[in-house]
Amino acid sequence: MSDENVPAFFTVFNEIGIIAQLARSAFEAQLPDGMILPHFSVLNHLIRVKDGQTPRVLASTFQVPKTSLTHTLSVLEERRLIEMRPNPEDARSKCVWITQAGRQFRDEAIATIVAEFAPVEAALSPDRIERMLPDLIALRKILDAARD
Amino acid sequence: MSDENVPAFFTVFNEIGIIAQLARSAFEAQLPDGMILPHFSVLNHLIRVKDGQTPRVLASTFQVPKTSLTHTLSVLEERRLIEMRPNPEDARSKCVWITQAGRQFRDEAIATIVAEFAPVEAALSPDRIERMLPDLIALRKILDAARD
DNA sequence: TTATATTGGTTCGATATCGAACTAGATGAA
DNA sequence: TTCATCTAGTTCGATATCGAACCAATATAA
Repeated sequence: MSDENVPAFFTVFNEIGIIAQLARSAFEAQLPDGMILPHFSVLNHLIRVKDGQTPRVLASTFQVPKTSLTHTLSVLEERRLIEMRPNPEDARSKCVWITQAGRQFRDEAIATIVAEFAPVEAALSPDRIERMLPDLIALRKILDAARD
Repeated sequence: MSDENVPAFFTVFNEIGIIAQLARSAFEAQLPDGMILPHFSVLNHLIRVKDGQTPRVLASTFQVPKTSLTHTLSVLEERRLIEMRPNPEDARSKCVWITQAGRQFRDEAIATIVAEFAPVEAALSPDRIERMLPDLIALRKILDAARD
C-alpha cells in the first residue's frame, strides 16, 4: 500500500500524537517524584469542575477504565491529596473530595509549569492559538461522538 | 490560583491530549490482540522512512527511552514482524529490518483503520484539516526545539 | 416479596513504561 | 599500546494500564 492511500487526516492525528507526547513529557518533568499527568488531571478536574463526584463519573469523564482510575485515586489518597468518603445516596459508591493539600499541590504545579512553559508560550503567536482552538474542539467532539 | 492565570495555550494542550487519547483508543481497537500503537508505529516508520536503522536511532526518533524500545522491538521480533541483525559497522549495535509479514501486517492494519475512521473522515471538512495541519506542525516544532 | 439482572468498585494477572545498573564494544588520550 | 571514558543495548525493579473475574448493593421483573 502506498502512502497516497492514507487519508490526509491521518497526518493530523500523527502530529497531534507527537505534540501530546512532547507536552506530557515536559509537563511531568516538572511534577514531584512519583506524580504523573493523570494524578494532576484528577486534582485539576476536582477543582475546575467540582469535587464530590464518584469514581464512576470521573472514569467516564477521563475516558479511562474504572480499574485505572481506582489505581490513580489510591495514589492520590495515599498522599492525602484527596479523600474518599461514602456516597450517602448509594452504599456501593464513594465520593472523591480534594483536600487542602490537594488544592495547594495543584496550584503549585500550575505555577511551576507555567514558568517552565514560558519559552514555548513566547514562541507561540496568540493568533495561532486562537485559530487552532475552535478546530481542535470541533475535532475532539467529532471523535467523541464517533465512540461506540 | 484562579483559572485566569492559566495561559490560554494550556487549553490547546488539553484538547490535543484528549484527541490523542480518543484517536489512540479507536486505533488500537482495530489492531489484533496484543498489538498496540507503538508496535504499529515502529512498523510504519520502518516502511515510510527506511528500515535497517539501529534501536538507538529509533528510540530518539520516537522520543522514548531505549529500554521502552527494547521491549517494543522484542514483541515485534517474537511475532516475526521484524528481524534484528548485527550492525556490520558496530559490534555493540543491531539493525532493525521489517519482514514481509511485517509489511503485510502494516498494510492490513491501515486498510482496516481507514475503513473504521470513515465516519470521522466524513464528519471532517477538508478545509479544517488543511487549516490545522500547518499550525500543528509549527507547534510540534516549537515544542521539539524547547526540549533540553 | 423474591429472584434475576445490573451497577460501583476492587482485586488479580498480564503487559507496558521507564530509570538505574550492568555488559560488551568503541573511542580517545597519555 | 593501554587505560579511562563513552556508547548501544539488555536486565531488573517499580509503577501504570487495563481486561476479566469478583463482591456488594441497587434496580427490575415475575
